[in-house]
Amino acid sequence: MRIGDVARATGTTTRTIRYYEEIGLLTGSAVRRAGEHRLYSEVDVDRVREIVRLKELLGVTLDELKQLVEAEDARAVLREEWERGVEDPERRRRILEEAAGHVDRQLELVRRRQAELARLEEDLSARRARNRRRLRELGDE
Amino acid sequence: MRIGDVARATGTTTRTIRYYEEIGLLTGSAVRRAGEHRLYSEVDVDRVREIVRLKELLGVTLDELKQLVEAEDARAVLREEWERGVEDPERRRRILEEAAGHVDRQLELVRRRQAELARLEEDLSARRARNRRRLRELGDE
DNA sequence: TTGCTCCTCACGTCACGTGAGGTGGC
DNA sequence: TTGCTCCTCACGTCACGTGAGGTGGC
Repeated sequence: MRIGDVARATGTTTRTIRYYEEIGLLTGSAVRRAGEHRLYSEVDVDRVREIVRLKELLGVTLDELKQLVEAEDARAVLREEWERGVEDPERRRRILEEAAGHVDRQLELVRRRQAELARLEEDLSARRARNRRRLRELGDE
Repeated sequence: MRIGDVARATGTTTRTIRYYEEIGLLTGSAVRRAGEHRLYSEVDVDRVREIVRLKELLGVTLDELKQLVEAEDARAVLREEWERGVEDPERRRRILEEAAGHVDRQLELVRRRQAELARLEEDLSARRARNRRRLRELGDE
């Protein structure tokens, strides 16, 4: 896939994807010489989707996302090691626990946002009801 | 209240409040000569809270918020007119309907965000469950 | 008088948007 | 060959952050 395909698939722009590469959030699978076209896989598409999602919905900065993505990459490397059967179970456990911590923190943020959105929804619904009532009153006169 | 009090009450910074004034989102109740301190009321605090809330939770730009706030201000003026009893009911109805439209659009955005957050929560919960299972498997060996 | 908070520039930053001018693949 | 998409600068923009230097109220 080329950069435009990824942009379309993720709902962003080519500029955004290039910027993510610029700050080290994305690598673009292959080695590439200056001027050559960037090439991407489905894995990259998923990664961009995940970045955009966490950024938009949870409001985390790209700097924070970089930390997180790097931690997940480390985890992926470990998992490969493990699948090849060369893994110390203690090290493996520590990685899994760390990953669990990441997920828990993200879930925390999700729930906080959900609570805030629920409150906003209530307030808006109340205003909506007031408006409807006033419109009915006008109609009855 | 002074600008620092408003910042503390709304969880933002004085710079943010000055910026909102700069782009015309906030007026700061009184007339003020250059160099004089800005003064605010509870109404201003509510306004800042509302702006921050819609910006953060719904991701609307300050430009869009300006349109919205201006529309609400127009509505407030109309309401005052109405309370003094000098109002054409047709004009009044149109204003109420417009306001209803605003609220409905905001509720739309709230619900879309809620749906996206629910999906994110599901995905994260699934990952959490997978992690726990793997940790248990490690413990059983 | 001493702190503290306020004021106005004004430059810096983050996360991109938007051309300008040029090259590469179907 | 003609479009289309890609490339690399590089400046612009939005929403503020962050001092610099100075003034105002308890």
